[in-house]
Amino acid sequence: MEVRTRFAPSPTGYMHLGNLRTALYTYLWARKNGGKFILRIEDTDQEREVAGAVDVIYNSLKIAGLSHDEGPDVGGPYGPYVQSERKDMYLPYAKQLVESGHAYYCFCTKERLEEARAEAEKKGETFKYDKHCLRLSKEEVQEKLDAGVPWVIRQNVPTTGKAGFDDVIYGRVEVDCSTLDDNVLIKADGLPTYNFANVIDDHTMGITHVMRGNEYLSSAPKYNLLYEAFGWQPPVYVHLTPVMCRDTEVNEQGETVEITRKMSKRKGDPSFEDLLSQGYLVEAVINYMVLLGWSPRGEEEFFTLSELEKLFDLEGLSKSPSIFDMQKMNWFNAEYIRRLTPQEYYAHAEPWLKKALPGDGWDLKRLCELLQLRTEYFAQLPEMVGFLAKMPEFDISLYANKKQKSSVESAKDALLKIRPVLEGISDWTETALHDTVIEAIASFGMKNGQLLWPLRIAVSGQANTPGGAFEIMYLLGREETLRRLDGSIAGL
RNA sequence: GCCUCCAUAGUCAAGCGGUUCAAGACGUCGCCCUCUCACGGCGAAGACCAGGGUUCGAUUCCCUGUGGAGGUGCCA
Repeated sequence: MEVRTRFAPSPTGYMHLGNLRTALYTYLWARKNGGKFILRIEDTDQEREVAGAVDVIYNSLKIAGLSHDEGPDVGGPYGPYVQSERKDMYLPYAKQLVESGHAYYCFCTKERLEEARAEAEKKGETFKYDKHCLRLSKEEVQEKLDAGVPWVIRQNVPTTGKAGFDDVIYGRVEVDCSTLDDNVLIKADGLPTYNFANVIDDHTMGITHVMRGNEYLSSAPKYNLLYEAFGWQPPVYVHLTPVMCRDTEVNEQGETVEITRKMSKRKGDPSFEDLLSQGYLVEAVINYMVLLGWSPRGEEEFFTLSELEKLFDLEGLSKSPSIFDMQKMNWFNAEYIRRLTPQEYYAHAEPWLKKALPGDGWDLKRLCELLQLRTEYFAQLPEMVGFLAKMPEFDISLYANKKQKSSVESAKDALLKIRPVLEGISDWTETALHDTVIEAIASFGMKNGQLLWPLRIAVSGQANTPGGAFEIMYLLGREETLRRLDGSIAGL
């Protein structure tokens, strides 16, 4: 049987990294099996609609390279692929369940339910709907329907026995039916709840493998009850762990405590789009995300999407939540940046550098060569090169460096000595600078570091720079180098 | 509170009863390279949540506790 998987996000306006990973795994499993990857938009919650949010989903998937075979934008034989456009499909199925006794109309007001919920909470109990409306006779139901009393349809969960399902990752999961609530299947607005829409959509779309977040693990037994009620074959379930992050929180005692929580855009955690706009490479993000919760069980950890399409399996999926580690993300990104060709690097870096370095007198190509090995993500470039545009204020204690045998005094001496040598260089190239200065250092009877360290400080104003004194002086140009040198000497 | 799930170093993780008193990667630390940083090279520290079982033998199986996550919505 052909494998059909689906990614079914709600349009929230951005792509959570956790969602991206779910999409990735879902996509990979379809590709691995030569099956179909379907995109379905779950927008049954009208109150949370976000304009343009669906486009964000299309766009993110496209950028990530996760092409879907069926979906709202590309069509397919099982459309429509947007739940709000399928809204008329659900009610007949719900009615079928009402007929067979697996569901029933409920006319209870929200007020009544809220009261009952509050009361249950007060007693420390889990709220369960009391099947109040199940007692209504067929005629009574019809009467209320005819009278236009607002209604919902609820699942009629057995009060005894067990419900369960099989999960690829977790194995058999079983619960007592007595702990299950009669969930709403069709809401008062006529739209299905997620619980119901999912079952109907997955079945009618021929989905064979349901891969989704762990948050559905405890409601999955109820979904299976629905499959049974319809006499349908349930899909293969694969519940994926959430992507977490570390944070601190102030507890009730007013203490700051470490916590782990789900990644959340609202709390400032980056979305896929955020990472991209900070200059993270798509391939690096994908590579890191795929390993966050899945192990290829080998030593290799660099994979392209097409390699993953062959390699991915369900056995390597982990059972416990994983914490998103920005440091490893950065490392992966830096690795991918290092593997870029100089041309590719330049293309990525140029906009950031242009922003930080006004004017066109800069040898950006050379600068890129210096920067490539030092870049973790492109957004950090402006700060790294800012000193080229404007000489920073600095404390003269920077000249002191024990290892380089440099002190404030020796620095002054060194700078005064090298000043005329530099001024005499007309061919302002790195090679000429290097050869002339190195020769001069030898003639002074100094150590390289003793002169080069203060020289670099004098023209850059900072302890760390991308490149050494020669590279910095070359980039600044003759005039600016001498100007900075004079300024720094004057400051001593 | 109740229900479900999970539990190997700071993090991601390998392991699937016995050449493992436990791989690899990130991070951390040290050394080398070196005019700084970065890259690169070499090396180090660092873990099987606890207590009971089962077994000749348990990180691996079972139970209990503890900790964590998720659910408990006319959200998904």
